[in-house]
Amino acid sequence: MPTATKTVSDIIQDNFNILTRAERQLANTLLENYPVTGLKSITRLAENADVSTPTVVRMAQKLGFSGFPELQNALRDELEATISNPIAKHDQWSEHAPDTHILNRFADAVIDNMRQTLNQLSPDEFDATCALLADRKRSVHVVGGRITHALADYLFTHLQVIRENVTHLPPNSNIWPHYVLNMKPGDVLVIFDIRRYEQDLINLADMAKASDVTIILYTDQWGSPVAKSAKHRFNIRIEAPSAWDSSVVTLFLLEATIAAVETKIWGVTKGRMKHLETLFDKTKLFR
Amino acid sequence: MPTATKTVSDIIQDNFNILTRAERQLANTLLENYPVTGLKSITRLAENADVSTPTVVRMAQKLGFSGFPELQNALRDELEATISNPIAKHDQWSEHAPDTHILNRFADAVIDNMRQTLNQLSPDEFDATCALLADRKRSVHVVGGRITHALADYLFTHLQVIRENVTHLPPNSNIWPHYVLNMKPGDVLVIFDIRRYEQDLINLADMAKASDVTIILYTDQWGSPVAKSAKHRFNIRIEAPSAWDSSVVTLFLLEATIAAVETKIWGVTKGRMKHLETLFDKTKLFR
DNA sequence: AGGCATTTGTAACAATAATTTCAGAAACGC
DNA sequence: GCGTTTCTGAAATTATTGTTACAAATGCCT
Repeated sequence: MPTATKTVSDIIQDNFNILTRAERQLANTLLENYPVTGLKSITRLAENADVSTPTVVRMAQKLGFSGFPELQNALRDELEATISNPIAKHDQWSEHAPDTHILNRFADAVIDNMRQTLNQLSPDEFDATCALLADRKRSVHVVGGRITHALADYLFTHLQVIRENVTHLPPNSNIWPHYVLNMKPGDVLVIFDIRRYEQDLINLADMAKASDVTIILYTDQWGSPVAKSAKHRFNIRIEAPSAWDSSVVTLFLLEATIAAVETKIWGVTKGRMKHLETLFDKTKLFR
Repeated sequence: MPTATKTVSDIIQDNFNILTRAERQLANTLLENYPVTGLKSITRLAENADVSTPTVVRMAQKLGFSGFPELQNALRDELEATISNPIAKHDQWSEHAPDTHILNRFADAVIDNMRQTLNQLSPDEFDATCALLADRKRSVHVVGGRITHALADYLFTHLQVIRENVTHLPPNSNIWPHYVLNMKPGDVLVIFDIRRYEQDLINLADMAKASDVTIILYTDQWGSPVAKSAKHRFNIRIEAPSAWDSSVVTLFLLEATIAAVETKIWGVTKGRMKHLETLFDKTKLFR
């Protein structure tokens, strides 16, 4: 429960808008290991945040303190109040919300999903998948269903920067055959199929398999029928206190995959990202 | 050097019998309001204990520290260990992979992001946001940037089922003004703007604000400039061991929001979902 | 592109903290 | 009670912290 007086953390939150770049950097460092980092000397704090000591002083004053020592005193007072009250321990995700609040319930569910998913996931399969996606001789095609469309889009957006020859199949399944036409043997097709499974995706997988395309499937714990055509399959826990399933763990897996692939072919990716930067710069000029 | 596992409190207790009168007085003051008193300056600590500063130094050295600052560092380290959330310290996520594997490193980062984000997030703001999105008198508009486009899409897909009058602004910012034209005062505009912040989104926010549209902003820990036009702002931690930022926590927040909104207007949503089912059935017939 | 405002760090300075020295006070033994 | 040892704090000294002034850098707006 929030105390009557504002905590330093609250004050930082409230005034975050009026903070400058360096000050925000500092504010984040402060909040990161709250409040321990703020109890060090101004010099150490500035070092930790990678800003200068005057920045610390200026922010303290901006936040309404006379200087850094006064801010630090406030931190100590807070700490004292917190510690003397052992019930307020950190066993909740959002301390400010009751543990029945949807935020806390959802957080519990997501962590549970993550544990279970990772525990039964085979790192070898993960690594094999990354190797496939990093293989530049193979084109990569990505497709999702009604809900998973956004996930497919996310993977596509990133892969597209990392390497060449990546395509995103459009939502409209009528024209998917046109895309299959362009798939070469050895190509990779990433399919997202979470319940309720979509017949169109099954048909697509069949077609692709017939063209000797390697299929990677992201599905839920019950397993989409696409699995029978897939070379690699990830069963992700998706339960959530909601009428819908959670895509958080799926996104997590995607991001980890993206990170692994980019590391594998960093030489290529680095060049592409640099090139992309210059393209952005040019676009700016046009404006 | 004291053992890593022993706390300063332990050390004091172990050595209490070799302490002198003034030192014992000091030790008791230290333990009385542990560890806050010990985190002040040596002068204040001495004052509190009614001893001289040299006594403090001598005791620190007697206890095996090189001086007072070293003792204080030990206190801070302890505090850090005590305070850090036990939920975050999961030894290994995927037992089958080494803890240096990207899966485990990424999981650590994501959980850390989640913990930090939730700790700083105001449940009131969260609830207020949900109330806005659940208010059927207001139309809802959703827009994302280059990377966050997929997130906007995800939110849109779900909101669209939950309630009527939801639109997703297209990626092409040229025609955004056309959409602003359709926004009525009181409408809600959800903006995703993660670094690097996009100028077009700032312009859009300005335009929308001028039309009395309420803006909800999802941004990162550094804060998009859109914040100045936004009514509600969520600063999400996005750091990941990758060349890109992580969207996992953002997605988590979205899903929790979706769950909350759907609960709020379940009467409406339930009917819409049922209707949707029958529509799907009909589509099937067409095939 | 260039002028203006804002932001940021370097460096000098002031303030405070931490340590050391030393002399007086307390405790102890005989 | 007196010498010896141990303890303690005042004061001096040194080290470090915290603040201020200023100039370079950055970003923004014609």
